[in-house]
This record gives sequence, structure tokens and C-alpha cells, in this order.
Amino acid sequence: MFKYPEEELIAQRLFELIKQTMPKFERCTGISQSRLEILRELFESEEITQRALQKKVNIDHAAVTRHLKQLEEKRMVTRRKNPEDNRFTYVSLTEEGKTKIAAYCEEKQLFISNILNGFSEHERSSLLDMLTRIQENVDKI
Amino acid sequence: MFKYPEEELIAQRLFELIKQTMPKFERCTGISQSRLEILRELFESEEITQRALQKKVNIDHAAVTRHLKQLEEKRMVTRRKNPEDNRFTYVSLTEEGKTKIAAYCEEKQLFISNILNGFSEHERSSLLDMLTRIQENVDKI
DNA sequence: GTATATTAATTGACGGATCAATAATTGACC
DNA sequence: GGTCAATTATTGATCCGTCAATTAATATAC
Repeated sequence: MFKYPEEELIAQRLFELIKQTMPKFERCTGISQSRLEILRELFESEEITQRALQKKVNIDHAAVTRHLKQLEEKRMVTRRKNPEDNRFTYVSLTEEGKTKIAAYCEEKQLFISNILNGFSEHERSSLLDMLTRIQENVDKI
Repeated sequence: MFKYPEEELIAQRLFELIKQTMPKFERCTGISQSRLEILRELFESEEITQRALQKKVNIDHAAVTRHLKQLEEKRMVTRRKNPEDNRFTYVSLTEEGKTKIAAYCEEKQLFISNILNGFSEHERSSLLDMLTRIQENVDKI
């Protein structure tokens, strides 16, 4: 039999947590985490190159392309090529997109508040600190 | 502009963390987290019904079926119907599967140790506790 | 005892992510 | 100036997950 040291329990719980949380997030907010990140990034940077956007949200180029295509169909974003360098395409929110994203963000904030219910200020910063350190460890691998 | 309260940073980091960790996990260990969970569960319960296995690892029936099919092709598991109730199928590891899984688990443990490098005993239990509480909050949604 | 409901497993459709290959454009070097 | 390299974006193949519908077997209710 395998023993389950605390280390493994942490990993297990982390994994379980995400697995259960993501679908609930999408139901509550009406949008996927990734897509909301894209929209938020667009909101904050007026007009941004697709490549820069991809680096910010940190998902695959291909996925970004497909997200943007769908968002374009829904009239939430527009795209145009950079006239000085046709390899780049600029992406920006439409007015319609801008009004919609605010609602999404509020939903998200509500959702996260629920998840962190009962956490003291000290606990929050401690948790954030630990997650950051884990992140750094992962980066080294 | 949106503000990023600490709450959101925590959620952000959690999400980022998983997104970056999972692919690295698969590269390092040579197997996906989900599939390893299935194998481990099989290892611990000798022979188990597919339904019970699904509940344990907590992924969709369909996904379990497909994992098991592939594992069967690789000669790592065998399946047989319950003669007393033909709806159920029992799953168990082959000898080949048993020997392989040990190596996977060691890889996993190593990986997790790396990720939690620099964490004191106290921090680990504190982190585990917080994750558990978040889990409970999520369950309520 | 037969019709209905429940349960397990499978399959298909679909969404979202990755990787690999390709096309188009630009930059650099001889 | 023409070839080669680098960069961006797109597309196709594949994997993994969910949901919904289907099939097969069993249990239940009348």
C-alpha cells in the first residue's frame, strides 16, 4: 500500500479543487475563465496585438485564435492588421463587448468572495504568499 | 479600470498555477494526473466495479470508460462482468500494470516534493487546511 | 407476470487545450 | 537584391473532459 504523505494530500486537494470549481465558475458567471481573462485583458489595454494578448493570458496561440474568432462572431471584439507590419493583428473590444464584460467581472468577484468565505485578512495574504512560492517552484522545473 | 483585490489575485494565481503545472506533471511523470489516479485507485482496491472507481476519482463515466479502454489496450488492466449482475464490470490491474504504477507514483512524489520545496511543516498543514476550507465553500455553491 | 423505473456502461457531439505543420510577412546577411 | 531565418497567425490532429442519448440488465410495483 502507498502512504499518503501530507505533500500528496495538498496536491490532491489542489487538483480536486480546480476540477470542481471550474465548471461551477462557468455556470455562475456564464463564461469560461480563460475567455474572461482574454476579455479583461482587452478591456485594460484598449488595443493590443494578438501575440501580446496571448503572452498575457498564457494559453496557446491556437486557442487564442479560436477564442477571438468566436468573440468576433458575437460582435464583442474587432480585429485589424497592423498596416506597418502585416504579421500583427490588433484586437480591441467593441462597445457591446465593453458593456458586457463589466457584468461578467462582477459575477466573477461574487463567485470568488463565496469561495474565500471565512478567510481572515491574514489568512488571505498568507495563502497568496504560499501560492506565489509554489508558482516559483513550478517555474524552476 | 478594474481593481484587483487580493481575493482575485488568489483565484488568478490558483488558476495559473494549475494551468502551468499540469502539463509539466505529465512530462515529468509520463502520465496524466487523472489516469494515475485511476491506476492508484485500482492498485489499492484489487478489484473494483467501474462505477465505484468513477465515484472515487470523480470524473465523468464517459471519461472513465475511455481511459480504461486505452489502459486495456496497453495490457495494464483487465475487465470482466459481474456474473451475478451483468450491468457491473469489475476492473483490476494486470501484473504488468502493478509493476508500472509503482514507478509512476515515485515520479509523482518527486514532482510534488519539488513543488513544495521550502515549505515548513507548519506551512504545509496550514495550506492543506486552507485548501480544505475552500473546498467546503465550493461544495456549498 | 408484465410494464415501468432504475442503474451501469457505452457512444456521439461538443468545448477547450496542446502540439506540429503551414502560410504570410518581415528582417538580416552575403 | 535574393536567399535564409525569425515571427505571427491559422489550421489540423489529438487528448481529455462534460453532457445527453442509447443500450442492456436488473429491480420494483401493480
